[in-house]
Order: sequence, then C-alpha cells, then structure tokens
Amino acid sequence: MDYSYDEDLDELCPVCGDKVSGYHYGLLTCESCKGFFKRTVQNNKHYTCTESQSCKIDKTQRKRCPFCRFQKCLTVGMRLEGASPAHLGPLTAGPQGAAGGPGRGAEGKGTVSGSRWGEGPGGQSPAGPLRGSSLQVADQMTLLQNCWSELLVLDHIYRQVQYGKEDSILLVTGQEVELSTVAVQAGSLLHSLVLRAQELVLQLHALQLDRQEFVCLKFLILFSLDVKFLNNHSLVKDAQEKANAALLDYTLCHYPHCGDKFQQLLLCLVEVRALSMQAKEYLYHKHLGNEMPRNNLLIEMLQAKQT
DNA sequence: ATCTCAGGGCCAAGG
DNA sequence: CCTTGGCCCTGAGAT
Ligand SMILES: [Zn+2]
Ligand SMILES: [Zn+2]
Repeated sequence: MDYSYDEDLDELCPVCGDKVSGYHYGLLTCESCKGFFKRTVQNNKHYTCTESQSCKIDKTQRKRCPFCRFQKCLTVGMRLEGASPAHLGPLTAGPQGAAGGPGRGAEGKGTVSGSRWGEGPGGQSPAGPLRGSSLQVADQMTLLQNCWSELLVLDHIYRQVQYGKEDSILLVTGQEVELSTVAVQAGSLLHSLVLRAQELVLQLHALQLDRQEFVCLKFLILFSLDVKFLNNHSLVKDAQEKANAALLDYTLCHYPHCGDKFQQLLLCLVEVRALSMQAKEYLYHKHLGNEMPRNNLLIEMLQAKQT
C-alpha cells in the first residue's frame, strides 16, 4: 500500500534536474541548489544576468548564470523559514484560542509551521545580545508573530539605505524597480506604501544608519513584546535591556556629535510599526481580493494578527 | 533513548 | 583569490 517511502528520492530537482537529496528550504532539491541558495541568502549575494534573464538552468549549465539560477530557486518556491512543503502543507491555521492576540504560551503549540529562529535577527553577527540563543520555540513563535511584518519592513528599509538610489528600489530578489514603474504598474495602495517607506529611507540615510545600529533595531523590534505573553520572562527582559543598552552605547560612542541619534532611531521604529500596519492591511486586502500568491505562512500570519 | 530530517559548517576541487 | 557541491555534524521533532 504505502510503497511511497522513498520513491520521491529519485525525482528531479525542480531547479536544475539533478538528483534530489531531501527537502531543502521548502521543497525537494538537489544538494548543490541547496548550497547555492544557502550561500546566496547568507551572504546577501546580488547577481546580474548578462542575457535576457531567462537562461535555461540544468545540471550542466547551472553555474553559468547565478542570477537566473537564484531566480528559478525563488519561482519554484524555495524560501527561508521552511514554510510548508507546498503540497503536503501541514499548516494548521492560526492560534486555536481566538481569545485575543498572541495566544497564551502554555500549551499553545506553535502552529506556524517551521518558522526558524536562525541566529538572531542580525543574520551573521555572532556577538549578539543573546548568548546561547536557547529560547523556547513557543516563545520564538510568539515573538515572531508579534513582529514579523516590522522586521520585513525594516529589512526593506535598510536594503534601500544601502542601495542608495532615490529613484528606484532594490527587491530581495535582486531586481531593481524604478519608482516610476511602481507608480504605473502598482496600485495606488502599494504605491503610497512604497513612497511612505522611501521617506523613512531618506531619514535613515540622513541619520547615517549603519549595520550595527540596524542589527540593534532588529533586536529591539524582535523583543518589543510585553513579557507577560511569554514563558521565559527573564531571558526576554534581559534581551530587551541589552539591545537597548547596546544601541545607546554604540550611538554615543560612534556618533557623539549627534547626541540624540538614539532617540531619533527609536522614533523611526514608530514609523516602521506604522508602515508594517499599513503593509499588513494592504496584504490582507489583496488576500480578500484573491490576488495574492498562495503563501500559506503569510496568510496564517495575517490572520493571526487580525483582531 | 534512539531515529529522522533539514539547516548550516567544512573544505577539496575546479575556475 | 572566489564559487561549487559533496560530506558531515548538530539540534529539534517524532516514535
Ligand atoms: Zn538543483
Ligand atoms: Zn541569466
């Protein structure tokens, strides 16, 4: 009956057609595409295609154009936060206890399938306010459900600050989109959202936001939740204070000439939160209108916050 | 306790 | 140098 335990092992990698070696980043892929996707994401690699961005990717030619290879990785569904394996989606919808916001931790098993903690919001910075980084998975879920959209907004903002062009934006995929294109092709809701974000980009660019501060802000966002919603009070409280102190110390030490940079950055976090609210409303609107890519994790996160 | 699995580190080989 | 990809270790969930 169930002659189905490993006949999937000789399926082909959806990216390059090589032999698959298991589930990687959401679906069955080969070992090399797993490594390629990992390196690209970890090192924030940006590629450019010398052709028409439609190079064929197979086992023998996959090295020729990393841009198109990564593009294909994304289009076939590879992603961080190993969301559902696309077809066998073991996604059980949001917190069953609809009683208010982020569910009480005690028995509310994290239903967000496989959201990963990684090594902290900074990416590859080993010296974070978190040593050990052993926080209960339930608390990780609660924290991420609280702030996922803000973290995404801040990522976008910081990407634009580094990108440094005022008339276009840089997407996670590496694609560059001119604002004039956004104005024409995007709806008015998305357009205003992008423009509002660009204003914050200008502010932070003027403030000379650097990477260290960016990481501190991510920690502040991540732990900006009242500990009463969490199990491990002391660890989270500790992380809150350390992130705060780290940002304050850093700004005072490296930017003594503008003494209120710390407070300016905190003010920007308020705008980040407002932007994330507006973005979630936009996404939810799109979801209701059925015009949104089928992303179960995203829908789940949107509904979990809807109260 | 043991097993399975995916994520990430490692590093020799190739360019 | 840098990128690739096969191999290995580890942590978390399942049994
Ligand atoms: Zn592949
Ligand atoms: Zn290409």
